[in-house]
Amino acid sequence: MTDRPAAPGRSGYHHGDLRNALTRAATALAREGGPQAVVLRAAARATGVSPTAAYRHFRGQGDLLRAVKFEALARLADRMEAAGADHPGADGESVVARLRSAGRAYVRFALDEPGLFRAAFSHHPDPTASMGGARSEVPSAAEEFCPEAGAWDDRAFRLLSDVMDALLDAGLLAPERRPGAEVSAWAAVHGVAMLLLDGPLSHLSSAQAETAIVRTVDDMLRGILEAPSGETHGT
Amino acid sequence: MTDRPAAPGRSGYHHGDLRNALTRAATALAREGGPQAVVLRAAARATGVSPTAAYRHFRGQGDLLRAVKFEALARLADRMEAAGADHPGADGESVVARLRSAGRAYVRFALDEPGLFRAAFSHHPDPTASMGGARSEVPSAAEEFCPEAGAWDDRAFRLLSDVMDALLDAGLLAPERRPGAEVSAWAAVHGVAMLLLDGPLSHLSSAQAETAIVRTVDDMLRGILEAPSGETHGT
DNA sequence: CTTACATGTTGACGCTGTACACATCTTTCT
DNA sequence: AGAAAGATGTGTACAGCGTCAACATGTAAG
Repeated sequence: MTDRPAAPGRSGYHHGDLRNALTRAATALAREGGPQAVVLRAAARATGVSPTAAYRHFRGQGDLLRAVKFEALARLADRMEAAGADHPGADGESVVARLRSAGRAYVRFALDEPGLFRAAFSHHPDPTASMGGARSEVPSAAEEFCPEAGAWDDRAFRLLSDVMDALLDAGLLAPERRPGAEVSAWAAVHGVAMLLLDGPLSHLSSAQAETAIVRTVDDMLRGILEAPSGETHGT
Repeated sequence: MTDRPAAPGRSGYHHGDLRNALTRAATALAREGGPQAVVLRAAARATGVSPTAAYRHFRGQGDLLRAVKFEALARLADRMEAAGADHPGADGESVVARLRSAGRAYVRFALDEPGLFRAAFSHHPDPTASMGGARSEVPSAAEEFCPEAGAWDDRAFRLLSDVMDALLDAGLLAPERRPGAEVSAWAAVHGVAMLLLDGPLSHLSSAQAETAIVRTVDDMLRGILEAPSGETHGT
C-alpha cells in the first residue's frame, strides 16, 4: 500500500522497476568500457540485487546487452534530432544544413560516447536460439522495441529518410536517385565514425578528425546531390 | 637433433612454432564467432598445449586478440590487392575500375568473413597498461607489426593511397582535393560494410546488398572525382 | 483466508583469464 | 665435456563470469 507495483519506488523485497534499473546500470557500464563491460553480475550488483534476479527480466547477458544496444541507439537518435532541429527550414539550404548537422551529430556522438556507440553497433550471436518449442519465456528485449526482428527502423533512420525526402522536394536530389540515398549518407557517416574510433584514423587529433569528418560529409553530399549529367560511370 | 628449434616441427615438449600456431588457432576461432570467440584456453586446447603456455608468447587474451586483429587486417589487404590486380592500367578508366574493385572486395570480405572482419575492427582496452616501470615483458603483438603504436599504415591503406595518386596522375582528381581523399573513400566502404553486417541493413537480401554497395561506391566516387566548380558548399 | 503467481535469494556447476611455483629442453660459458 | 643460465611448457589455484535448479517471499485473485 505504500507504493503501487508499477511505481519505481522500492518496497524492500520487490524492487518495482528492476528491468529499467538493470538497463540503466548496464548502460552505465557500457558507457565506460563498451559492450565488453556489460556484465550481468556487475549490473545486478550496482542495482543491489541478486545476479539471478536479472533472469526474471532478461533472457541472459546477451539479452541485457541488446537492451543496452537499443538504449544507445535511442540516445544517438536523440542527438541527431536535436542537431537537426537547429535547421528546421524546408528550403534547399536549410535541408542541406540539417543533413550536415545530423551527420556531424552522429560522429560527435561516436567520439563523445565511444562505449555507447560501440554497444549500439555491437554484434551478439542469438542467445537462446535454435529452440523449436515453447516460447513462454521473457519477451527477449528485441521484441520490446521493434515488432519485426532485424529491422530496427528507428528514429535515426526515419530522420534520415525525412531529410532525403526534403532534399527531393527542394529539387536538390534527382528523383531517380532518391531510393537508396539514405544508405550512402549513412554509410559515409558511420564509416568515418568507426575509422576514427577503432580504425586507422584513431590517432588523429581533434582538429584533424574534424577535418576528416567535414571532408567525408562534403564528398558524400556532393556525390548524392550531383545533377545526373552522366559521366564517370563504369559498369 | 631431430629438428631445429626454429623449425615448425614439434619435438614433444617444445612446440617450435607455438606463437604462430596459437595465432592460427585463435584466428580460426574468430573466423566463426567473431572477436568474442577468441578465448585463450580454447586456442591452447586446439593447439594441444597448456593454457599458461600462451603467456610465453602473448601478454594475455587481449594480446592474442590483437594478433588475430592484425592477421585479419592482413587477409583483408590480400583480398583488396588481389582484386586491384585485375585492373593494372594507369589510364583513368583502369584506375577507377581498380578503386571500385578494391572497394567491392572490401565489402565482400566483410560479408564473406564476418567473424574476421569484426575482429579486424574490434576494440580492446589496453591490456597490461598503466604500468610505469619495467618493460622486459613479451613484445605485445602490436610492436610485432607496426613500429609506431596506433598507426597501422598497413597494405590496405597504402593501396588506397596509391590508387588516389593514380587518380591524381590521370587527371580525374583535382590536386587540392587529393589530401584526405582516402578517408572519404574508406569511410564509405567501411560504413556500408558495417551497416550490412551489424547495422540497419543486416536483413537485406544478397541482391539488395549488392545494390546498396554499388550505390554507395558510386555516390562517393562521384563526390570525390567531381570537378571543383564551386557549388553546394555551406561553411 | 487461502491459493496461485510474480519476483527475488541462495547455492552450485563449468567455464574463463591469470598468477605462482615447478619441470624440462636448449644454449652458452668455462 | 660438464655446469650454469635461459627459454619454454606444465600443474595447481583463485577469483569472477554466465547460468541452472530449488527455495523464499511478497502480491493478487478466488
